[in-house]
Amino acid sequence: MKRANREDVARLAGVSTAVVSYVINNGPRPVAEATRSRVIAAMDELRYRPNASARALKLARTNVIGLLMWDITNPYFSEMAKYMQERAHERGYGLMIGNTGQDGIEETAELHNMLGREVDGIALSGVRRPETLTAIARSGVNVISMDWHLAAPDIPSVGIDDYGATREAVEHLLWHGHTEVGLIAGIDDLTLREKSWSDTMSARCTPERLKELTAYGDFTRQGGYQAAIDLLKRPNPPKAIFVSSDVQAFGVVRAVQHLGLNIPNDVAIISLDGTDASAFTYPSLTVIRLPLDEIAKHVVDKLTSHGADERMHTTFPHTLIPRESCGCVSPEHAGREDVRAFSHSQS
Amino acid sequence: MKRANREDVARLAGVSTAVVSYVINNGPRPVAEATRSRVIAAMDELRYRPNASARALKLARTNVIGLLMWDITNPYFSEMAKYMQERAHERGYGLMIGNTGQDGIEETAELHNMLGREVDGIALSGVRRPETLTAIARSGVNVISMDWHLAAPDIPSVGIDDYGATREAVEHLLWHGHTEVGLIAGIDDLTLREKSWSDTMSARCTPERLKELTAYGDFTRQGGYQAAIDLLKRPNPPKAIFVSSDVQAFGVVRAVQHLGLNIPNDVAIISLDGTDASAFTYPSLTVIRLPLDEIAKHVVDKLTSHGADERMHTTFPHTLIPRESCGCVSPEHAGREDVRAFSHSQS
DNA sequence: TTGTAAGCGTTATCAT
DNA sequence: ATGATAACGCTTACAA
Repeated sequence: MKRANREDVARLAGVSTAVVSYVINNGPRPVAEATRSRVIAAMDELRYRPNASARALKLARTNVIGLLMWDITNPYFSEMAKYMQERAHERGYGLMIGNTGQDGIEETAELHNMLGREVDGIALSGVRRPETLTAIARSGVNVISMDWHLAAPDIPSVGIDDYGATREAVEHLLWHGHTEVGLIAGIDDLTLREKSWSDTMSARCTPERLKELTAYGDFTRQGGYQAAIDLLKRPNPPKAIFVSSDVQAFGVVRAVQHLGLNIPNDVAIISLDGTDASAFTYPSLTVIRLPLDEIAKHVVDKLTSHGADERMHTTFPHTLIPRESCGCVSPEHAGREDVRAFSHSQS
Repeated sequence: MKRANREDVARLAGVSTAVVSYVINNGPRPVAEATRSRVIAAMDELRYRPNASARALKLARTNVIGLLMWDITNPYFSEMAKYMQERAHERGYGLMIGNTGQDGIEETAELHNMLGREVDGIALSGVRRPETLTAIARSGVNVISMDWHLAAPDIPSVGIDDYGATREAVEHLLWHGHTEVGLIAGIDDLTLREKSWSDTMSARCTPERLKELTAYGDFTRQGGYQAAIDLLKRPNPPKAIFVSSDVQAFGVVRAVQHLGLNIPNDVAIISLDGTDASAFTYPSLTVIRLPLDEIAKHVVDKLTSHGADERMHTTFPHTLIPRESCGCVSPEHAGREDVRAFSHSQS
């Protein structure tokens, strides 16, 4: 049975195709109530569904947006994707995903893939290759970056105060009495977090020591695991570690335990992201939580509202959530951990 | 600067629009080498990109497929999504995602969302509402189910041998010397796994005891956590548990530890899924691993090849991966766990 | 080997 | 309040 189109509906309802359009779109012209209901009845009877491709062709708009990221398997991204999908749905949009891989090797390919599908906008997270940026610029597509407000001030962006959040995290560990805080960072990104750590620590360490306190891994559990093993097997390892992302921290927790060390007594850990999953390691992770839901909403809104929001960059607030891995909450307090924001001034 | 269309390219290259099409699509008619290069040059110069909407309208095909699932945040789904996206990309397709929520409340809405976007096919995972099935049937869209081969034999499906896998998992725990194995299951799904557990255990338990050994939670870390707390706080709790999904098992591990119990000595755990994340709990999870990558490929291929593959149902093999949570591998063997398939006959 | 032109299902402008 | 119709950019049968 052939699918009905607008003309079939019009014929059955005894109206013109234009009227069918007016009914479907509630405009741009008014339709008499009687006519409207005849049209609706006809649509029902024929199981009519408007053809999105035709509509997209006519309107030069697909009502689909894309999310380009490293790896949907990373809880940070999957939570972001979930919130974005929900918001997109609310606003009548669909969400396409593209994984660029840890090394960003698929970055350009995925970008072109999305551009070729005529998405109305693209959110970029963890995207960095210069080729990608120039490709974006010349494509003229609607874009928002979730990373580099700094590198490309002409491109709209969102983010958090990476520098401040990192300092806060490091200082929280110092507040616990640690004199040195190690760093586990991504291979070649999030340099602002690395810089903030280094600035905060350089008051207490020599530059050589800073190097000894740093290990790199990619943004996977495995990457965090290996970086932690590397770091902790060195001669004089730190007893507290700032991990630049939750996924990595999952690997770090596992590594510390594998080495037979105790968290937080032998090694205290804090990480930055605050995904839902971070509450379910054991011990649970003390984190700086990013408001992923808020960020996702903002990103989708920005991409789907034709430039109504003028701001080029929006910064979202972060929150320290003290849990077990730093020593704030003891593992004995099963299920009683306090998930409210932590404030140093109160202590 | 207006975007170039096929006519602009044709004009610049001094050919007809048809020839431009022939060049782009490598057919259906041959093009002289010289002409082809002129066309290509013109496309470059104008930064021409074919309009996917127009193409979709003409061909009645969007080259986009959809994945409808509960929650992309569940590692099982996010890993599946990743593999599917990769395969789709290889085959020139895009992947749209839709989250239906734990209760499936958004199921119909998301389905219509995808249908309205004219996706060429939809993969359903964790979808079960009867309304959804009838909506699918009448829409005539290309579909593949990743759950219910049984309930709707007229719809193509993939899966694993849930019954056999569960039996294997339970028997593995029994082989470890346990006499009773508890069950943590999803609220109203995966009944085949529940049935298999019940069949396997009923030789050793009374029906009343079977009830005492069962707890339900939704497919989240939190759901597993609460179900485990519930189960383990009962008078005579099991010392071994079969968990019907990895996500739930993450919560179970956390719950057991919170109760101050040791894994695997006080409580042994095995779960079914075998996501990458399952190797990073502490202790690591012994799992029945599903070949997500293979399944994803198959699903995408089936959805993107116009009915070339005749099979209505394909079953994929599963593999028992012995790790720490059952006692096969001791936590001391840091990084030395054997990830090959486990065979009881060898022991 | 290349050109012409019809048609895919919409939307929206111009009539009526 | 409604109808007729020209576009939107592409593919492809048919002509040359």
